[in-house]
Amino acid sequence: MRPMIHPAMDDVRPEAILHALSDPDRAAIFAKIMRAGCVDACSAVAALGDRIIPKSSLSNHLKMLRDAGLIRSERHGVEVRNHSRWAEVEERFPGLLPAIINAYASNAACRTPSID
Amino acid sequence: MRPMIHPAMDDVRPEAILHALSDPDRAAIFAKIMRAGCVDACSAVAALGDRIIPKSSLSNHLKMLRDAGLIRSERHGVEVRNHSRWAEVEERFPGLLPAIINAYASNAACRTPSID
DNA sequence: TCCCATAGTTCGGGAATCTGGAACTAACGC
DNA sequence: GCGTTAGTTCCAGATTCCCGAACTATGGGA
Repeated sequence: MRPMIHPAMDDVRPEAILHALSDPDRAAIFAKIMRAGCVDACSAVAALGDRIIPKSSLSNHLKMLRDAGLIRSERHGVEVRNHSRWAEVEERFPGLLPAIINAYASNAACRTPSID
Repeated sequence: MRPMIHPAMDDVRPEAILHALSDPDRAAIFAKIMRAGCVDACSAVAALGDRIIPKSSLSNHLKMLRDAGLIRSERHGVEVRNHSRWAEVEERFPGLLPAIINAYASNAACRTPSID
């Protein structure tokens, strides 16, 4: 198991963030991590409601969020805890994350909710 | 040549916008259209500096921006004019577009500029 | 210490998407 | 009609995504 890589904020690119959050599942997972402050992968999946998401897919989603600089993951015993890097990202790209989360939320408000 | 489809703003989804703008080329093209107010495809390509972008790719990029609800395209004689739907998108997802354009701009400020 | 359960990662291959050259089409001017 | 300009569509190769199966790491027990 390779060690997890977290990019320095200076290396974080807007296209990576947009791409990571352009998938509603990933956006929902990120929103959950963000709101909860810290979350392990198992409970992250709960963000998707009753849909079953394969754990390999979940692992990939979290890796994409990590590579995009959106979350920081560290192993604690048998589980991995995921923290959002909200403050750092917010400092580098002010307003970006709130606008995206907001857009999803306001979209969900008039449809089947994907971010609760 | 099929008629061009423009989604109603109510059907515009945040994931489509994020995906469309998660490509730096497309983001640069959109930024150019946005700033210029109205632009034909040929001059849109100028947004990418001296890089040569195949016209089939450019056509695809514009189609993705169109399908995402970001631009409106209409044929005027032999050329197609592209207008940004900024105001409509801004009303539906306040702050989203400015934050994204800003993120690219501030990223370009400390690297090779992709959006001038 | 060995075995098991838990929590996750990596591998691999089929599906879906992206890219760009070549061919095509629509509009205009002559 | 013919040529030119501006752009679209087609399609095949490259790339990326998805997810089941196999694997790895850690923490308990017995």
